[in-house]
Amino acid sequence: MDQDEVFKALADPTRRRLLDLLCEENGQTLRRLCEDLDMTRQSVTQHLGLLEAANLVTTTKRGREKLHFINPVPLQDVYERWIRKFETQRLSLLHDLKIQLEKNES
Amino acid sequence: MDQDEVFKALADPTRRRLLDLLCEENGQTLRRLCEDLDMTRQSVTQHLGLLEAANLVTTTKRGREKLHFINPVPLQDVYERWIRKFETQRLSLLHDLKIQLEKNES
DNA sequence: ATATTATGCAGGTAAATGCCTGCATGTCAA
DNA sequence: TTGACATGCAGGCATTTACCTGCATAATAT
Repeated sequence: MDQDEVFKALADPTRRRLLDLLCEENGQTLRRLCEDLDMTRQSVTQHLGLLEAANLVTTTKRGREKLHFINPVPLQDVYERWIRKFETQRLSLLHDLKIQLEKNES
Repeated sequence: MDQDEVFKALADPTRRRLLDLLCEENGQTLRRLCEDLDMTRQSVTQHLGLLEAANLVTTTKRGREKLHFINPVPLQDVYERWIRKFETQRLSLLHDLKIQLEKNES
């Protein structure tokens, strides 16, 4: 599980949009997802490819269609590694900031 | 508060490293941060600039030095908007996935 | 069988990114 | 005051990125 790929995948607004769309309705086809995104199908394919590489999306084929499903696990991992870490220190970090800003005013 | 800038800022490993360094010791100078990063001071400045633009880092000048402080608030916002959303649906999303994978095996 | 539909794959391009070098400015200390 | 130190600013360059067009392949429907 490569955190870097997850962050890279989340860095693009189109890809975050795709995750949102899949969250509204999981298991959509490529064509279906394209309808909500103002760009060519090929571009959407590339974005979905990155999401899949980051393991944020899993796919299955149903006949000639490709279904896309969200995998929420990597997001959870990001939370554990990144958000929680700063969350637990949130108050002390904000305290450092406050002290410094007060020094500046004086 | 622009979520896009926050995600873009987090997308680079060097910038995540900088946040980690500041988490270990808040309020470090530019020169100090450079010692732990194998690149020129100017490059580090650029990275810190993006972190500052995303409001993840706040700076103050102390004489000729520039001090850097983490601001944990944007990370919290990202959590609220992105992680929690998928977390609450985590089980049902994984359920969708499981069902689909089972269909494929048969 | 053939037309239609859904997707895959291979370049091509303009802009963004991440790194660098070189020089300028401002602050401290001897 | 002058040399050393900390940072700022401008520009250049190679790579990556996010789009696109054009064509190929595979599955369904008539």
